[in-house]
Amino acid sequence: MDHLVTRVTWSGTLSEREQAQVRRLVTHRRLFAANSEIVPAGVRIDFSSVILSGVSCRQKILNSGVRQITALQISGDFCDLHSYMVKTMEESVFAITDCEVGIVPHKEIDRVVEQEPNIARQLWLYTLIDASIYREWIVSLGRRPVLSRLAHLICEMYLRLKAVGLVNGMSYSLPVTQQDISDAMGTSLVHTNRTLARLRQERLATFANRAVTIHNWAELQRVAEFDPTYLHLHLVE
Amino acid sequence: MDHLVTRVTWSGTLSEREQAQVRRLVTHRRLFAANSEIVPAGVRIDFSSVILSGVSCRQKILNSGVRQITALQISGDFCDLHSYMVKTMEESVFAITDCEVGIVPHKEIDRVVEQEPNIARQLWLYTLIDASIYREWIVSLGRRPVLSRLAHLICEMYLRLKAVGLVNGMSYSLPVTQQDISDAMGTSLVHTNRTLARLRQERLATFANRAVTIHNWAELQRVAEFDPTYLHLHLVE
DNA sequence: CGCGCAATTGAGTCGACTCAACGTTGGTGG
DNA sequence: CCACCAACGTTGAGTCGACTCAATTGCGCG
Repeated sequence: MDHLVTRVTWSGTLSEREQAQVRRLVTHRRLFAANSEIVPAGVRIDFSSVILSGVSCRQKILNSGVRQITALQISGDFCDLHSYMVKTMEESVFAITDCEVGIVPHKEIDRVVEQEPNIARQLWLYTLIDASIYREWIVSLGRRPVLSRLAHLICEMYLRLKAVGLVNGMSYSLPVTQQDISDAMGTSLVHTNRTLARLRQERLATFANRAVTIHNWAELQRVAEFDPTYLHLHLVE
Repeated sequence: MDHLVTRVTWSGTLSEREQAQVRRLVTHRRLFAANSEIVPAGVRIDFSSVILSGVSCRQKILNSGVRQITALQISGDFCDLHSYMVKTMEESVFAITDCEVGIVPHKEIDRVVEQEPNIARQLWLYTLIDASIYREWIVSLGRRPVLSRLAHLICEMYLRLKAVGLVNGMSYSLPVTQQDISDAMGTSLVHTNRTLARLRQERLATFANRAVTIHNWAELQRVAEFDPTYLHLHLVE
């Protein structure tokens, strides 16, 4: 739960009272099994969801059956804060692992936004940082070679997980399959596998047993052309 | 100028008074020549920019020299509304054609956001729709075949331009080069050229003389798997 | 122990890329 | 008014990367 507060206050500060208000947004919790849909596409909803534990993604499946993941979500992340204003989701939110999810009714957000301008700004900022990550993914998908693209994802997830306290030294748990990574990076499974092998051989990073270990952080960032500014984490390094 | 109001009220309504407030956000105007930088990357700024005429883009240039366009901007579009909260831009805003740009000081936005909750919501919504477009681009870049990707862009620009009244029947001016299109779609110039030729041969759409003509709207949308929901245009068709 | 899912590896194909040349067009200055 | 230039668009040829198909290995769990 406190991951949510940490996440919402990533780049800014909230008073104790305001933090309590953020916690109060979550009125109850639900459990979702791996490979289940947390939020279906195309239906009107009146609440947003927050990942309290586990990994989920936003995804779209095309007619040909291929899948594109547009966002990976970890503890503290809103799955669909934008549904607060937009109401219908065009993409579905999908539980990659078992997930504990916090339910945030839109009327709670309404209340907080009206009463707490600071939190309102912070929530707006939250969605802007989300957008910033999307733009960086567009750059990755469009122009980064696949090795660099994977390196970039590994760098990004390292900092995002670190920000909520979920890394151990230079390792972190990333309980997704290589197929999931492929669907995020727009590559084939086989190619992802071979490129992960290259990252390992070049002693940059290893993805094994659903966990990432970074061997050479400086070089990994260089290969990825990773500039963490876009995450707007004021607290890390 | 009224394109801005039209654009901000895309999916919602504002009273006459509120519309006037939106107009008042623009304190003055500047002209930018084609191929000049409207907003440089990496500097702190205290104003946002709005395209009043012309076409601009948000772009990032990697060390290898390749360019990725993350957004195409037309009349009425904010170039960098998010800089209001985030202050530094990681990408630059670039004038593709000569552009007339409206300057919106952040303190003006502050004032309006404090006094006009309706407009504040509308501006937040604006950034959320932007994000929605980013997600759709991620899907395009990641998983749509290039023919479908181009078709999707043509569909999107058609509706966006139509929303601000800049289409003539099934044609619209799109004063960009094939290189610009390539840098938006993550493809090579040669491949873009050949794929545009295929779109023409298959009588779906023609891009020539900096203008697009759609020959078969239904089929074009089918090829693109285009679902306009993500644009959240409540007014079109 | 064996089933099933995930990861890995090999082989062959095709798409997308680069390099390079040529055509076209619009603007500019003699 | 025309010749030239530069930028953009088009086309051909050859290469390489990324894909698919398919088979095998590794591993966690019932």
